[in-house]
Amino acid sequence: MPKEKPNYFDLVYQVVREIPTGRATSYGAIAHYLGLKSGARMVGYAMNAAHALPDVPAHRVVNRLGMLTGRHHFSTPTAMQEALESEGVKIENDQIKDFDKVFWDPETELSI
DNA sequence: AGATTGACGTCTC
DNA sequence: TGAGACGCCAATC
Repeated sequence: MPKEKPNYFDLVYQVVREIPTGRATSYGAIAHYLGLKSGARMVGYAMNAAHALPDVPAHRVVNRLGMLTGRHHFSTPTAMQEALESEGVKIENDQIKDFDKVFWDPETELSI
């Protein structure tokens, strides 16, 4: 096997996998948790690959506004919303309602 | 090897 | 107040 290199994708997967049911986080929060700060785009990009993994609930990851920007990447445009609502998260206008309540900050919950 | 893109975020006009 | 542009970092073509 080649050398172990920092797979940022895997780092994102681990954080997303720790998101409890009925909760959601933002790309920027994960990026900041990984130390990428402004690398929120990279987190979203990682989610694209995470979409192929069963243990990575990408539907629990939204932008800072709580908007389901990546719903179009799912099997169906409503799959993301359906999944979140199924977990008790209210969605309004493609945006998470009470996002501040369901917001899950890895830096706080995981207590660095 | 270089250029472009990307499920974002923040600043500026 | 709203809209637009720029910046970040890595992966992909």
